Amino acid sequence: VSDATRRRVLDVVAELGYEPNAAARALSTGRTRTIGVVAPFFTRSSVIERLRGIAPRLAADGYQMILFDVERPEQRDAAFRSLIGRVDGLLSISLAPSTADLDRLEAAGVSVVLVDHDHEHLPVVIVDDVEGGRIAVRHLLELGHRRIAFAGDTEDGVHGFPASSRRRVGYQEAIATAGLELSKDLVRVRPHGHASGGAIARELLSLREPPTAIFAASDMQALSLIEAAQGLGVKVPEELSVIGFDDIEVSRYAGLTTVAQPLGESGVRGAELLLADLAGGAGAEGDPARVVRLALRLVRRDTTAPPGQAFHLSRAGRKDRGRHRVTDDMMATS
Amino acid sequence: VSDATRRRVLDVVAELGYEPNAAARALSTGRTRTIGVVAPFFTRSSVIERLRGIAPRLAADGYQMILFDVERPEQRDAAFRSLIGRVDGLLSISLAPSTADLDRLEAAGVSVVLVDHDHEHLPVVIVDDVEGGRIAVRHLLELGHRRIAFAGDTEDGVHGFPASSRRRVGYQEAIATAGLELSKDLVRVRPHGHASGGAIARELLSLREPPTAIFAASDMQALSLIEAAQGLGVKVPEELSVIGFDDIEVSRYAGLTTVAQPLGESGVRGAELLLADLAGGAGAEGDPARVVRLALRLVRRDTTAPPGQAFHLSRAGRKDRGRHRVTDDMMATS
DNA sequence: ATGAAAGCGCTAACAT
DNA sequence: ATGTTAGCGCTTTCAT
Repeated sequence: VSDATRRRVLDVVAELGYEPNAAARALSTGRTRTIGVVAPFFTRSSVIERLRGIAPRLAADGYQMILFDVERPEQRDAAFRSLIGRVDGLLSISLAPSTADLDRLEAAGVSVVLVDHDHEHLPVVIVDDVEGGRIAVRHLLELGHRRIAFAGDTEDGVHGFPASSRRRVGYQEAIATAGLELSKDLVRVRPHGHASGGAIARELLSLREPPTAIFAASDMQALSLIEAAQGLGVKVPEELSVIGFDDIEVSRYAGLTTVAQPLGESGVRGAELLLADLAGGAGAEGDPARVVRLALRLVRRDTTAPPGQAFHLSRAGRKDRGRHRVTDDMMATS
Repeated sequence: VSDATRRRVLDVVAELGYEPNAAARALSTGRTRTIGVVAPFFTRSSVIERLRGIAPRLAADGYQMILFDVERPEQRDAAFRSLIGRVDGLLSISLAPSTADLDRLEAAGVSVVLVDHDHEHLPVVIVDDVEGGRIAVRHLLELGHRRIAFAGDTEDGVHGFPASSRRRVGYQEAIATAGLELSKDLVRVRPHGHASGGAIARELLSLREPPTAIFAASDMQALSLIEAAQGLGVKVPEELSVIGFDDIEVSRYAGLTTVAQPLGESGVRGAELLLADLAGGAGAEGDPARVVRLALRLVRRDTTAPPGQAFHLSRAGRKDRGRHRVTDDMMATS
């Protein structure tokens, strides 16, 4: 066709706002220009911060993002299944598909990259959680603590996160290396959820010999631990030190000492691994360039300090003395 | 087929993990069991909290969620266009499609519900932002403030949010009602972004007659305002009161006084409006049952107080005296 | 009750 | 260079 006609046609197309039907195009080409992201509890801050890295990176290459929230085990499988025909690639956060699911995905030509989960055959973005656990405990040891507790998630595949267990291993190693006793009493795990921090705080603080410091496997857990401790009248960090893991955004406001991992960067790198794979020229399976290991670092803030005097929960007048007190004086609007 | 055979077939299907191709099914049936959610800067806390309401509600009815992040104007249009053939319904947050896009969506049979945006013909979930602005200012007036500033977003359709402007209107109304002068100097708007709070704080605090209180159109802006003010050595709330809007999660930790809106609920209600529409029996256009108006309430915390003595930026020794100080003592891990 | 075939809207490989 | 057609994998309608 002539150039003028072409222009006119294109103009009309633009004017009418014609857009090819995505389903038909997907069926015909086998490509969707869409990436699936599956994550357990994707509205957790740590996941959101990874997403902040993923979304713009994907958008930059013209990919849409479809989110699969996994809150129960059956959703996990449903997510991995329903992906086929909907996405070109999968970014799985803190979760790995089963080998059966992986076979199916591979057969369907869906590239898979894992973030926050190691794997023998897949490209991954990880941190050394065990080392992270050691870093946290070493910090507490250096401050002079000797009774150090661990608070984490149970592992049931979805509600528990394997990262929590790895961090516990680091905790145990550091405690053992320091020549301290590994007390069962001081290791507490609970299913993921908002109330878990409070329950663990109450348990630990009512021990005959309560800990002087707690390493929580996540910042959210650390924060709820602190809130509960202060509700019980235990001052942080004067009477109890708490260190978290992740360095999510609120931790800055809360002044939480923590082991920081680069969440946003994990998302960017994960997205890039996937895009490279999609572009074709990706490295072979097991290519060392396809395992990205990100660095951890200690961020000292205001919730850890040298151990002070022992406290007793029974002592009187212990209400609301912490600096993290939350005043929710609410007033209804008329 | 016999019952036994049927069972055997179903077993094999389950074993092989066969799952119909989503694209083919979508093309054939015209339904995708997927809802599109478009939001500007979806990793903002306020959006995330809405998503926390949306995702589980959608999942409960077996719908997947596909997220379209809009950070630039052209992404906005691309999002509304690329939806067709990918989703059965659209939940648009803080953003409304143009009438042209709406026509196209309607022609394609895509139901649309707006959250945080009013509309003449569509089901919407909204709050009364103007009243919210009045609530904030009345609180400051009751504390005794007379020089009250407003800090908000500029409106450019994407980087500015219309909600900010509506809150400004409430601010102006309340100021006028109180018989106070509406000073241009005290109204500051900036494009959405992390640095905006700091810039506005510097501007306002360097005025010959600085405000004794600031109403920020969002909590994020309020928090960055506070951080900047304290960086300048101005104590909050002793020398400067700050009130925000939204009541996002960090606000609790930061002790921020704010006008709270039920973000999670807005998501749930939006999802329900959409599901009802999809289920067919939805009310007619303009049905009052399809505009959900959620209540606002004042949450008093620790960033507002009666006006204290005036401050001067030039005074000496003003560094780091606020309680919101952030200590980012970082130490690299070896 | 079972099987065959048309068609969803597009793309890509054809033949003209 | 242009036009025609087969086929993507499923659902649904229509014969058998």
